[in-house]
Amino acid sequence: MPEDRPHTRGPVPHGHVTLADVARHAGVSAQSVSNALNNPARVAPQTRERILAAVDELGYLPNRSARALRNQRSRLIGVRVEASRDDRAALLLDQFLHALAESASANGCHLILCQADDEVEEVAAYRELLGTTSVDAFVLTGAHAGDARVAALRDLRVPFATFGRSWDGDTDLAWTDVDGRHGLYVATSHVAAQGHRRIAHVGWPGSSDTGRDRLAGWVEACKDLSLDTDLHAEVADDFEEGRRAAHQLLDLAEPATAITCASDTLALGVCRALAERGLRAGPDVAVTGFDNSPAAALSTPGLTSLRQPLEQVAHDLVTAVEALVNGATEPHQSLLRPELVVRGSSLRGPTD
Amino acid sequence: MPEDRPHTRGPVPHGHVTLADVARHAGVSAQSVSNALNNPARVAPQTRERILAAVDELGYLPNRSARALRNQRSRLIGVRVEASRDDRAALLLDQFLHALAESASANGCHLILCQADDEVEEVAAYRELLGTTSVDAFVLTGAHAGDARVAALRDLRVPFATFGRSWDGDTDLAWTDVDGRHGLYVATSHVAAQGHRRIAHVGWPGSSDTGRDRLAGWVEACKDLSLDTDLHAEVADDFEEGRRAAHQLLDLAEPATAITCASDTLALGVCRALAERGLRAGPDVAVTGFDNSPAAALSTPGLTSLRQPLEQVAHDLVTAVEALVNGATEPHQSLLRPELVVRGSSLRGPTD
DNA sequence: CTGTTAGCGCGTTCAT
DNA sequence: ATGAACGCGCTAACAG
Repeated sequence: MPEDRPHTRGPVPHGHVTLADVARHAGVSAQSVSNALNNPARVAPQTRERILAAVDELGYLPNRSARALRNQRSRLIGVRVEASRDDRAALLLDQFLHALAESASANGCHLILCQADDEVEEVAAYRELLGTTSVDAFVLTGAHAGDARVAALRDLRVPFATFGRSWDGDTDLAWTDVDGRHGLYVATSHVAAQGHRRIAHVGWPGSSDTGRDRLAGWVEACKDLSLDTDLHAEVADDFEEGRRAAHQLLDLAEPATAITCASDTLALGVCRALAERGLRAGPDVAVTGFDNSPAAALSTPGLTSLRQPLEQVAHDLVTAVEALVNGATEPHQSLLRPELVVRGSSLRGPTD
Repeated sequence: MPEDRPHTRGPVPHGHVTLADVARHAGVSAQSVSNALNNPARVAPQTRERILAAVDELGYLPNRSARALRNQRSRLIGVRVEASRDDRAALLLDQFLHALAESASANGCHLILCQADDEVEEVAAYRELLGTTSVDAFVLTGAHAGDARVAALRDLRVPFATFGRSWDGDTDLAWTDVDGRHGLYVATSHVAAQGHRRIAHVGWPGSSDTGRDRLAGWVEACKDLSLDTDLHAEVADDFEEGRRAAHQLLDLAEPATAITCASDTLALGVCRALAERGLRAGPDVAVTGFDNSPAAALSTPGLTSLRQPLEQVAHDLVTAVEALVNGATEPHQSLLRPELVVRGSSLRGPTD
């Protein structure tokens, strides 16, 4: 019960339980309460007991702002949310954010969002968040070669980790990524096991490292299977582009009978093209995507795709930034394997 | 350039520009700088000029923690992210969060995330965020009748607004919702305009207010068109349930030739059922969904659906909580109309 | 109109 | 082992 001293200067009281309230309740000084919580070794076991009991009884929760002000650490991790596009499958941002929030929470952290429509705005948003000291670290998504955001954050000397490699051979970067090469190797092998020999790949332009990586998995599998590696298209990650590319691959003298794609968006565009030609995805032409987006499970037939282990990605990223915040010098890096989710679009038999 | 006074007590300096730095630079007191920024009327125009110049020159950004500590306001809005389910279309959470972050940003606020897997956990998360005074207000999604979260937040006396009505006739609640009734009226009218007379509705159980609302729109349209209103199913929001319901509606003596659904998830399940019977969505049976999720645009044929105006929803919600934070007593409420996005699944002619 | 004082809640330093 | 002082950066209240 707060005392009834008259309030003169400073903000109006808000009625929350403070360290001082706990101290009064336990009959000790505020510092001892602080120690009992943050530095248990410095306080006698019995005193500690009593203090913790008081903490519990009063339902004390430390004030985040006061702590941040004092410690120069907010325990907040900044993340950007970008606009999703209608012509692309979900960014999986909701799944990723959920996983990230969960991992952060397990580390006593929270996520603070910033919004930006391009990478220049994004850096500005980071700068603002950092300048107001409301953030300890950042998690970036979609890192790429020559990423200006990486350079900017380095410049600002703030800890961060990226979902996606920088592909610079940058050993100083903390990152987690999904092994697209392995994923496409698995997907290609899978459709080959269904008896396909004319297996195509619809991927992203060579300027995309991730695209090149996924392409490499397809090439590797084709070579291991003694298949041609000429059947591939490089297009933007766009439904229409996927559709168009499929039509071309099916117009060939020896048309593709299976098409592996770098994304669900492209794969669903391919499925559209098949339908337009009266072909069935699965029995006639096998199709695989990447991401296992909600659309993959809900389309007809179901789209075979590669599930990204987002929970693990999130865990690794949070671990990585926490380590950096705590002064680690060796950055965490991890490459995780996606998991093939087989649905009707790649099966000869009756669709699921 | 900070002076080289020896540092004794307190945390180590972090090198950020503070109010005091600006004051020194401009040759005024810290208070005047604060006033120049927050209370311009209280400072002489010329002084203000000089101060703002110094702010600009030094790149001063106010420290969020210090401000929050002093003002008892963090300018942070709490939002829960929940796990998405594989058997449902995207929650649109990414689009919603982006829009919300943008609106918040326009109000000088940021979003802080908390994660919870059910509504009990959710309340606990809110309580924690509030107890650590790291939040000014909350935005809830999916409010429903007898919502325990609403009761809990009221109890905590924290401002909040909900996406979704409480359906209690609660005039004290700040909410924004999308008019599902209107949406289904429009969708039903649309398929009727395509010549359909046996129009069904696959919706949620009567226990769902939102489900009842959408159903009512279908009923209303049917009555206005003198159509039967017996063709409807009440099922959980699940792909398989939609599929099953469609089979039943198509097994009738006078089968449905059009099926309007309460969600894209259900509609895509319906499309699956059609494919299983060798029927084409569009030319044979018209199908409409709700949400305009990414899967709707990317499936084949494209799924006609109702787009929720999420940017406006986000704007209204932020406006509503800001008003409450600033002491408004009259809660903002707004009901927005969804927009029909027509694609191949509801058209007789060639699919788009 | 401007400067001084004081304190928001916490944790490190120092003294006991 | 515990307590007192001090300051993180900011702003309301007051005095000049």
